[in-house]
Amino acid sequence: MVTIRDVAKESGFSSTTVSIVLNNAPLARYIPAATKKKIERAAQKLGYRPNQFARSLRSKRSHTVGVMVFDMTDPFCTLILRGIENTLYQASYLPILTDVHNEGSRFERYLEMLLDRRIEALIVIANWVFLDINLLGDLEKSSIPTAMIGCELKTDSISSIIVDNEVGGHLALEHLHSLGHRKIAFIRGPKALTDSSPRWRGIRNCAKQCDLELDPRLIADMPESRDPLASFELGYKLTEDLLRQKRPFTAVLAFDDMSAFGAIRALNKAGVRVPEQCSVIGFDDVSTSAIYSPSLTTVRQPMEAMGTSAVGIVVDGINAVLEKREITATHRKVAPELVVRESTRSVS
Amino acid sequence: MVTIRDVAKESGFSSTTVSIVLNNAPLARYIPAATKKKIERAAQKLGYRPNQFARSLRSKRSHTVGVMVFDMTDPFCTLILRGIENTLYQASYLPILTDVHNEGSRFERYLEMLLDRRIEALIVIANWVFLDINLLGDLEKSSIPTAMIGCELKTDSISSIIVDNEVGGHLALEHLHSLGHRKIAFIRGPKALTDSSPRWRGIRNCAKQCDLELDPRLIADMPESRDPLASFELGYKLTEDLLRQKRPFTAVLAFDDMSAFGAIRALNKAGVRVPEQCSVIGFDDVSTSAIYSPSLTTVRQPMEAMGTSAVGIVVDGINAVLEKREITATHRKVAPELVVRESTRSVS
DNA sequence: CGTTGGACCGGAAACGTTTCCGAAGCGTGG
DNA sequence: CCACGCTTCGGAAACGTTTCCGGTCCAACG
Repeated sequence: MVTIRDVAKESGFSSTTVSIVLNNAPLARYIPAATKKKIERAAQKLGYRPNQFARSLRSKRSHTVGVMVFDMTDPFCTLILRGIENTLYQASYLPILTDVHNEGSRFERYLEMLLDRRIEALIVIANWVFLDINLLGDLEKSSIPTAMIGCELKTDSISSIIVDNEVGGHLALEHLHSLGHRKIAFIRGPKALTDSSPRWRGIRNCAKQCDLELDPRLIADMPESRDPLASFELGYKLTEDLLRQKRPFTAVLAFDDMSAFGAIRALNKAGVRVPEQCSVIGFDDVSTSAIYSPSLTTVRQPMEAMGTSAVGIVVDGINAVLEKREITATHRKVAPELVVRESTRSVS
Repeated sequence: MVTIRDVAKESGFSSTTVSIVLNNAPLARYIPAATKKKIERAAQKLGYRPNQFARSLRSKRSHTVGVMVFDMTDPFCTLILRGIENTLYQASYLPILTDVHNEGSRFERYLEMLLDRRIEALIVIANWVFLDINLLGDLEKSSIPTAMIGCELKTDSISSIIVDNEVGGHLALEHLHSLGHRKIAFIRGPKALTDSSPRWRGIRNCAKQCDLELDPRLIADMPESRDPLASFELGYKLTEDLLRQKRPFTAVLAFDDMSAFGAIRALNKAGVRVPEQCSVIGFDDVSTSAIYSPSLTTVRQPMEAMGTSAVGIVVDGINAVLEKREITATHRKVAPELVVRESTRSVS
């Protein structure tokens, strides 16, 4: 292993100077170009690679950020992860990925491990999580820049990035209404999910605006459930229930894409063709939506952008603590976007 | 920040003893229980957490393994990642996740970054990659335990885990044949993919065994393409082409699930009902397959197990280098499994 | 000509561990 | 009673950086 002292010896300068030159430290202003050249050549020749352990020990920096996911298998995650990874790459940070599997104990253990590694920031993808109050406490006292994606937060110590669920709900219903649908069935999200209520509020707003009456018998509620696959099952089951009622409807507005897929499956099974006889709209725009048969009309969450945004926030945070400025949480609410595909059609 | 010396002072022993006790080093045999108790209590009281930087610098260990993915958005990845993460967690390693985006330059840069971090092992998920020969060279000279998932390898410096594509292909055709299908269309994978040819070999073997003649006019070839979404598009397009030929077929055996979805979409669009009029079988069993409409019959790759297996191999490798034993690559070929769902049906 | 300040560089401390080496104490067998 | 081996512990040297603090030159300025 070749150390900085080897480079010093080879180049004829001290390790101090070598360090300054190779890191382009402020003092490098005073180093003449000739010296720099020599040192760089020596480093090059010996194939010198600084030891990150020593560097970190001395500088107290890890150039690493923790990424904590509540459930990797949720398709909601992957695009966010891509956004995070890509932006971190540009900023020369490396992500440590941890999957909490929706277990509190695992959360605690991972959080400790990450803090022990002196991660410089933390990004939490809190999709589909029924967050526990004391977990948040653990997070708050960690005192490193933290951003949470997909979960509304009131704290001013943790930043958050969420989609604007209210306008999303509005968008979805508005689309169905504009296609002429009046008898619409709804699959509402679980109460415990922070997304559910604003999304529903948007729907109600839009209904009022359109003078549309919502039939309470056509509103189904998803019970709490732990994983995204369950969401599919629930969409299926609830749609079956709705069909059994024999109350006619020409469209289903599902809580998310997964439940929308479940709904489509149930409709197909019952001999109802989508979209010819019944339209279906989802929420999220997970990657499956584009390739489904029929492809799914949905309200897209700009997931990659949300990941990028989260990294932006925490990197700012890192710089803030480096410059000893006060770090202040920011709460961003990004705009959703209607993506019209095959699963919705104007009512015949 | 509380250091080991603080604990030493508090407990009344030297930092040497504290270190030995807290790490349960071999020498801890000689430390009486009373001493241990005192030290542990002191550490507890002060809330001592060892500085990983210093620890790593001294012990030359990072307890970190690099995970390199060629394309995160490929649904093939997520379950593998889950398996990797979970097994690493149990072994108390933390993964650094990098996504190469199928770019050579990114591969090189990330590899350097990972090696600089002194990762103790590397796992590469090489789905859908057209591997470059010189990239492999870089990997080989890295001299840390390395496992590659999803890409057959001959080297004996890099381990590999792949599914047995040949028996997989066999399984798929056998299933269709047993359902009575005789006129079968095939979508073959791109030549450059290492999976393609063994999978096809399995199909041919099965055909011979069943005395089934393969109609060359019903065999479509996927051109090279870079991303998994393209696979869907190609499945769609090639199936359209097949249909245009007006040569009747009652089943499609697709290269993978993505192209199978494309095929289903094309069939639906052409008014052909799946599975009533035409069966479709895929390969992989990505998470979408179970929720598709109709749900997809496919040949499953045990992805989570493959991730687990990869971790097992490299962790053994790590232990081997720790004990200065020779590390020797192992090449594992895991058995695929036929998953029968709705998209295939016996020919009427 | 003395002083000042900027350019250029090096010595050595510090970061917090782990571990090598050796010392002291004590029982025990010869 | 001596030597030896086991238990129990501490001093101090690493590990490889970064950076504080200072030194030496030399030009310029009053």
